[in-house]
Amino acid sequence: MATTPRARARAQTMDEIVRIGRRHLATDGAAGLSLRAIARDLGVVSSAVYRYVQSRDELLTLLIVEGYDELSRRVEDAVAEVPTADPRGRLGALGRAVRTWARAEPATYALLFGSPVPGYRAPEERTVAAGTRVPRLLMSIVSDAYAAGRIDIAAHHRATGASATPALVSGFEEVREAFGIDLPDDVVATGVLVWSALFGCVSFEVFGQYGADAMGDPDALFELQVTRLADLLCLP
Amino acid sequence: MATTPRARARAQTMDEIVRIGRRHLATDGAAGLSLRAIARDLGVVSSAVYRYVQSRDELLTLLIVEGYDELSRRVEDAVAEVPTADPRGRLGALGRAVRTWARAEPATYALLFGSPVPGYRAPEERTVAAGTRVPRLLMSIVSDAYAAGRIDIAAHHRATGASATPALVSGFEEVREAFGIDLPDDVVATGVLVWSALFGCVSFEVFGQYGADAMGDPDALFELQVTRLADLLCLP
DNA sequence: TGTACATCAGTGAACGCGCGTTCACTGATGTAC
DNA sequence: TGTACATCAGTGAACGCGCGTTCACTGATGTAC
Repeated sequence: MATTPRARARAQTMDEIVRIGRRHLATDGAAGLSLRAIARDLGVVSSAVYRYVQSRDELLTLLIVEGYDELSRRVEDAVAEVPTADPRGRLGALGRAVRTWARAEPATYALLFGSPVPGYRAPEERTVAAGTRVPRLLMSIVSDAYAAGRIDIAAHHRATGASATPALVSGFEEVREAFGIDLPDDVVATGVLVWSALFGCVSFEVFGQYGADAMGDPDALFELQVTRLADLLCLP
Repeated sequence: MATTPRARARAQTMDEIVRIGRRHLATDGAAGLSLRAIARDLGVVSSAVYRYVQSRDELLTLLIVEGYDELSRRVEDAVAEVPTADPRGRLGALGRAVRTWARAEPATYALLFGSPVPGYRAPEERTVAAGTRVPRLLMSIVSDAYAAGRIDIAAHHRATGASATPALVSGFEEVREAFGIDLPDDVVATGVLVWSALFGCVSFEVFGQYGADAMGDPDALFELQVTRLADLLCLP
């Protein structure tokens, strides 16, 4: 860490820009994110921000990557506290961590999982790695359970009505390869569904679709939902 | 319909404002919706729009209500084509109609189910009726199946681990009353989950979370997901 | 250790653009007698 | 059927505000000799 004072100051300012950006996200949304406003809060003339950030879009990318990383860290930490032998507990920990973070950071959550920002396209090479940590972890929970022979494959097959097309099967294969997991197609499919469903529940709550009081007891509702999703995966 | 020419012209202009508004939604998003831009497209001076719409926020409300109504109509029509005796088929029709509309109108879908618009609060008295038609229909599909004695309640109970709190139970009671349905708590809970999960799947696809190619075959993936969700509800 | 030069953070002015909303107004359309 | 008045759509100017981005610049911090 033999960084020069200048480099340290730079890193600090950079951090502050991102921090202020996140605050603005909360009040004005992604579309309202403004370098001029950030400069104002930073106590600096508007053009100065361009020393740190190439453009408004780059700041958005920074915020997205930061957001994914923060969420992923929380989720990974939460899951790590539950033994591998308890996949249902691990899925619950994952779900709860996602929800807790989403409620604490609704604006960043909305940036990651809400409406796309018009006119902005995330550069995949900077975004994908951060964005796949949570689904990868989810899949690995299931995969670990499967490897331990603890998933009732018969029940999975019984449930499946529609059959996967060749294109979809090769899509599942890509998932297996990308995540380094070994799961039958049926289970991959259910894993993907549980992933989508989990974020669907969190989005509905955070975005206010459940109405003002979220069915009277949002915590309990969520617990029920996670339980059902674990059932769907036949997790022990 | 003995409307005066003036009234007819007014209605027509009103329609066109909403139509143009929706087009702008697609290119600029809700946050970028601008009365001035609409006036420009309408071929009229900016202040003229205020003869038709009180403010930018009111236009947003109009677009939201229109959006919910359009989606609901499509969904209701699709479900009506499947006999009541086929709840699984009806749920599938509902899901497919939601997805089809969402893909055709991603911007309006994002307005309804994506990130909240910063600084805007939908007036509930104008929005709730339109917004509950789809969940009401979903619940009534399940309720009809239950009334016909075709839902395996034992399976539902077996699955349920977490138990509902009193607050949540009374939340479920409110749902029953609001929707005029008769379903045990467990089934209401699963119904709510299926509702959230369905929109979670659609949002992930429309908002691009599945990545560029959506697992290789988005249609097939969705069919699988709907099947699993019907399983979750133990629909015959 | 001391000097000369290069690097870099931040300034301030400018470009050209957009927005929501109000207000006094003109002229056409509708209505009551 | 004809006239007088009220209603309403649309105009144009204005208020006060915001934005992203570029550019030539000053002065402090770092580096090589």
